[in-house]
Amino acid sequence: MLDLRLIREHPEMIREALRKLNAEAPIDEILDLDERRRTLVAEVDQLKAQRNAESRRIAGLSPGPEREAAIAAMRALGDRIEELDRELAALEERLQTLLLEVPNLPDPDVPVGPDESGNVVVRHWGEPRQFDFPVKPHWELAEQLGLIDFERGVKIAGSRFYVLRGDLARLQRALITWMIDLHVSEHGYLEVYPPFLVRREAMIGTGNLPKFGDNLYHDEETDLWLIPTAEVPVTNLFRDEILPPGSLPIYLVAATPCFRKEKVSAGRDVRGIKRVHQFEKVEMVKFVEPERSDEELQRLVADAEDVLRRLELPYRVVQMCTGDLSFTAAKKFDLEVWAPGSQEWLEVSSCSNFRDFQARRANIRFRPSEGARPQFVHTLNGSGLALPRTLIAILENYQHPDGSIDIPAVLRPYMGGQERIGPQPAYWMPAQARQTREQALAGDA
RNA sequence: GGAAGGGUCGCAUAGUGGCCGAGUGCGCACGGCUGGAAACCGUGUGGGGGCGGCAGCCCCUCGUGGGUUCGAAUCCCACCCCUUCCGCCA
Repeated sequence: MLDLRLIREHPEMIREALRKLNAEAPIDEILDLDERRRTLVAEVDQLKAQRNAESRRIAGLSPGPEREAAIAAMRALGDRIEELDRELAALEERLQTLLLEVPNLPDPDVPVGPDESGNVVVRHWGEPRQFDFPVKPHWELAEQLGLIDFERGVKIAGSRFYVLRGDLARLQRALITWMIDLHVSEHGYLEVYPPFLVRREAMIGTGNLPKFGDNLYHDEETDLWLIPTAEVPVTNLFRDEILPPGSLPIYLVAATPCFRKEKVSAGRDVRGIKRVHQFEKVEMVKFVEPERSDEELQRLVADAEDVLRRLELPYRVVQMCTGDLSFTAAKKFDLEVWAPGSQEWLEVSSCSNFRDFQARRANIRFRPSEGARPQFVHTLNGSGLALPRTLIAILENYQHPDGSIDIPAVLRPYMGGQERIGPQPAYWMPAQARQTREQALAGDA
């Protein structure tokens, strides 16, 4: 949410920003509502002051004609106040609705562009590996080794659902644990485990509602919403709070499943696990003082990059242009890892500075010093990283001609020392193998 | 799921229609006292909004939203949350 005062005082600046964003917002109606609201507030406040004074006087009057007359007069005044209060409430609700649909302003240094074609590659890291054999996409590798059961995923839950099997399921678990450990022990984050279902207000706080409800799963009965990212519950941790002096910056990291309907992308990326309805993601969230948020964004990007470097996966950092910025971000960098099998750059992380946009919506403030007025914090977040696409990158970058996969060195301690992923066992064994296995297990016991 | 109790100014509490537009204690801040400190005394103490050049004035806020009333922390309704007991459950 933008500061209403900013819109009131610099409407041209806002309109200019909206043009750059390729977005529209009802600035004229907002200005009109704001003007009418302030006039109305002044009027109704004055009437209330009058009522308060008169009621106090009535309290001191003894029963009689004067008292009756005063009460009658106040009854009329009360009716008038109620009428104006209703008008005011309707007006404020409308104003609030409109304000919630105005996007954040881009930072002045964000490159201007119409859409993703205007994004800027900021830097590359690592050399794409050269293969002397035909490279396979991850869905072929996964199918061949029995690492992903696509058919049964679809049977259980429909398209864009999948089942990870054996070493790949374990690799995902290892990655999550390793990533969180890295962010906690080397980058200074505190791990949290938040709810995966949240109230409507939480979704409004991060900007997912009211505009983007069609990408969210929702339970009507309880009015709870499945999170599309840990950003939602973690950012809302401090909703309606005033953080005490000295509490910033706060760095939090959480691994959660993410649920997205992906209706707008129907038909896109249907092969493999690039775009799915349910996936795991490690998310970093920061609450910082406004003056520091630029610097904190750079550190956040670096923290996410560190994950890819240690996995030795070649990637590039892309800055979103104005036309490709998300609704809530003032500035955003994506990390894209090279997937040689799919022959494309995969977005595995998105790091944004929201400035006070989410803080205003969620009413997250801090006290700069003892006795000072509360101020809105700046919030930032970045993936560190999203799991399915990281798995894709590992499968495709670390593949051998026979389809087997090397496990990145940093993950081996989290995989019981295992170095390579080969064909996975079937769900059930042939009868003879089962017998042998059962005998062996009985022997161990 | 059932039953009961409860949400008051940082904390603890008082408060069943107008001396509560919120008292007291603690905490905190400033001042006094003191060589210094404790104790003591005094003053102040949240959030949001409107008007105003400033000083300041006014409105809202006793979980949230409605209602009754000239007037609501107090009465009524709905919702949210917490506690206890019972049931169920990993």
